[in-house]
Amino acid sequence: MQKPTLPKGTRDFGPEQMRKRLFIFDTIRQTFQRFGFQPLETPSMENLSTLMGKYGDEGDQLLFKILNSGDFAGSLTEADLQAGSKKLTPKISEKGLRYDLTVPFARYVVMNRNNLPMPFKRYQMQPVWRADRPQRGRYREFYQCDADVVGTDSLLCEAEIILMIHEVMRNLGMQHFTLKINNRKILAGIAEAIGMPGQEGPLSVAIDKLDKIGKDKVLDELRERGFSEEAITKLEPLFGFDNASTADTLTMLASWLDASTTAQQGVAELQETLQLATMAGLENAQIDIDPTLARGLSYYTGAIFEVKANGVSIGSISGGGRYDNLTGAFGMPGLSGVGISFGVDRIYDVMDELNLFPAGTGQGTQVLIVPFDADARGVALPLVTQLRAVAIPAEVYPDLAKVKKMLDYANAKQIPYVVLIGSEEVQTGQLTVKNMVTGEQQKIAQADVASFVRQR
RNA sequence: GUGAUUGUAGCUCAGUUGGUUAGAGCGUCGGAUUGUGGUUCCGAAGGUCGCGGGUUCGAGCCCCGUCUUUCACCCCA
Repeated sequence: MQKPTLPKGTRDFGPEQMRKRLFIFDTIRQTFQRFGFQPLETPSMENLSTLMGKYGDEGDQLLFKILNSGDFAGSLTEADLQAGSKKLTPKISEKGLRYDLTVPFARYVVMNRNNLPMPFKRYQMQPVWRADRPQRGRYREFYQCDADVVGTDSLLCEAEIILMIHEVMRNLGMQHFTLKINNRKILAGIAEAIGMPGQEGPLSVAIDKLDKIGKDKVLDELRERGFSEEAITKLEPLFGFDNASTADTLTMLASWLDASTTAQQGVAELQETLQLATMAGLENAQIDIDPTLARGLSYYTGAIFEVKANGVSIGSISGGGRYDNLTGAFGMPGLSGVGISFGVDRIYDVMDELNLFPAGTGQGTQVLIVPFDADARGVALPLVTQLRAVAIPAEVYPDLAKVKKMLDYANAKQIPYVVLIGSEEVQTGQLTVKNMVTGEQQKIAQADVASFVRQR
């Protein structure tokens, strides 16, 4: 018999991992709901026509495609096979697994445009798939938690995203993070300012790597991408933002890029966004205005966000931004939206590495009831029902096994309390409650077990 | 997609220049204890050495392919 294996880049999540993951999901969901976002789920698979072309060429390549059902090769000709995989794909596959949650959301909005209250705020927590090569913090199947608003271009939405990120991080117990913010309009303005208007794409790709490969290599890459020495010289101010405060950064950007109306607009947007966030009561902001922050997804047009955990070498744990025309691709132009996406799997990796999960995260069974014989069940079963009725997770050991075995079971499941019920307990009505951490045990009347366990 | 890297018991790892029957610790299961665990002692189970092919009298060890792991690039949560 062959040993079973998992597909590359996928994982099982055992009970212990799931408890921690649910802690993350619950924390994020609470915040999303508190900010007025409504839940949405969409299918795992979408038509390829919905997905293709939304994430750039690279993204198209990373889409998992689903082979057509039935005789998918039936009508293929020799010429089709010769034409290469790119031409062949649409003939044998018309569906794919979703790559993110934003594009399916845009599709949903367009299909339901007449029934949605605008602005429409939705959150969505589902897996996405990318045919990437797995690495640390990078999986082929992973969960995203998205919150998006469409139907308004108010910067209040950006401000609320900043508030939500701070709230989520703090509720998770991740105190040490950095929220990097930039604006695509500033990137466009930089391209203008150095005499390469419209070239913010290649520019972004290079300068985004600044903190990773350093200034010199960024400049080398720009030269390779056809940027002149003159342009590179004009870019010099970009490298002077390192330790500037938020306010100083904005001032410096405004004066450096004063010739570009686009850039001025970007700076003004950031300014107003921060102002609104402050007005809403944001304290101890962990914001870093970073003009080198780019982000790959091609549909962003305004603010862009990225969250990194400090002191861990895992990529960004959250990212997002404003997109002005995502629904345009589905025949509904002019609908602006802005959103944020939390990467649960990376958040998990960071919290696990830094030991940030609170002790007893998602504690399972609280009380194990151990009847020694069939008579004892007459006491055990009413008791377990009684505990469950007051929301104390409890279970009865199902077999009449040796006590040692049943206590081992409690240890294995880290159950803090065991109620032992033998003939003596049945007769007196005083049950033996054992604290599995301290080893202490005492007699307690059945009616008082719940409140005893509750106290701690 | 490009270039490296890894794989031996459930887990972490030994395994000599290629040489009989592949080992240890931890864990699991049973017992010492017919109403008391996390300590101790005794015992047992568990491996076609990732998979397929090749070289050799002989392969866990050498060669090729493949899958998997990890890492860099690309890109990204």
